[in-house]
Amino acid sequence: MEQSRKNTPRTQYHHGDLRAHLIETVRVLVEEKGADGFSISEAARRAGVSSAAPYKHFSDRAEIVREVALAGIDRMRDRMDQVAQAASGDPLAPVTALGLCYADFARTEPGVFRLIFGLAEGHERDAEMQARGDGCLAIVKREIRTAMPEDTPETEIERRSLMLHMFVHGHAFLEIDGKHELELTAEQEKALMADISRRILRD
Amino acid sequence: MEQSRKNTPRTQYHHGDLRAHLIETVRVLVEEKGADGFSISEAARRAGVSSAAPYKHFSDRAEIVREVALAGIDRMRDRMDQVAQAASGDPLAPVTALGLCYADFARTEPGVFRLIFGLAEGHERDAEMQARGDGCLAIVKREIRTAMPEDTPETEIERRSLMLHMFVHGHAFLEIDGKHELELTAEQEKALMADISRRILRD
DNA sequence: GACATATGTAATAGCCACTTACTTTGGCAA
DNA sequence: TTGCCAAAGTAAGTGGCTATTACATATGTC
Repeated sequence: MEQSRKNTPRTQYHHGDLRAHLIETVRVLVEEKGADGFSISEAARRAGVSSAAPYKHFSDRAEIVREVALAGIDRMRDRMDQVAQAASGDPLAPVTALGLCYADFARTEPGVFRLIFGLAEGHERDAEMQARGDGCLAIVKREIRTAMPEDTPETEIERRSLMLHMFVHGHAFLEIDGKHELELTAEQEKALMADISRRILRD
Repeated sequence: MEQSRKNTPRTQYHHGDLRAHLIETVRVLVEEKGADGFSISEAARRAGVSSAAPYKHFSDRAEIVREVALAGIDRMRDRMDQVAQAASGDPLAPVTALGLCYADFARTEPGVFRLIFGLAEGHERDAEMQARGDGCLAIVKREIRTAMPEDTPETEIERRSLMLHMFVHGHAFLEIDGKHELELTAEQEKALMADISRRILRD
């Protein structure tokens, strides 16, 4: 069927799959203008529907944005799973790879990254959001457990995971906000991440 | 004189010091509703002036927000200077204190903290903003240099500063965005910060 | 004391989120 | 096949926002 081509005025009264189409359109807009910079009206315009149409599928602006964030978390978790599986060699390799993956996601999708973390306030009370985020953290904890001595207590695993998360999170945000004093090459970034992983995981 | 009491309708045609009053009002609003959640209209209403009045003092919304951010950076630098001076004992103490100070500022003024870092896009091309930010980083570098061996090359000082900044920045954001898995007591936070400072500064 | 300038107001344009009342369409039961 | 209902669209309107314009009023200076 596929009757909803982008930016071409619809010939059919019904769109076909406006809901999914809007989520994708908003994802693009979030990258272009930021989570608070775009308008639902504009998303509707791009999708070729009236400005009231989105409200047949979402209760309000926040709900659309939430869907975009949730989809973003899923993409992030998938990529983290991938790189953790793929990394090999050094026992620290998966941990380093996860850190780089985090920063890489932020660079690739800065708008969605900002959306996932903070900004859209009220996320802290969103159980679904929280649960999907925990899915990502679980991957990190799994790899950190593997990289540390077997008898390491769970609380210590969590403490190290937290440290690592703090670090990569700060790195990612400083990077996309252009607040890094010195620009890092890919090589330097990799070395830095390996260095910090070692510092955080060793005794 | 002081003819501009909050929330009381003015009796005088002229406000007295609307510019400063607006900056303070907006600072409060930024904390209440976030940088993108408040309106200039509302600030004007709270200041007891018409919605057009602010535009006699600021060219647009972004300019007011920028002033609030700049004032925030100044407050932050002052506090960092203070705690760095006050810290004593351990040679790492000032570094740890700076880290805690950073997180503390974020907790005390989360709205302004978010404003300073990212969010309000375009900051990366704002030389004044950049310069004042560098003032803060200079304090960190000064303390890190003091805490490390005398023959440490400048590039290495910068690398360690960057690491520390990444860490505390991530910590601060995860905290105010409620994304920390485990809540830390003040004691635990202090211990964590001391631990990470040691890990980052040692060989 | 006059008047230029700074600082205020009211009214307005254009955009936005969201609602309401109405219209079109697709799918399903008879 | 037809008839009808629910799903999914539209147009028009409300009230709020940013920012501008034309106008009003104070302030300080000569």
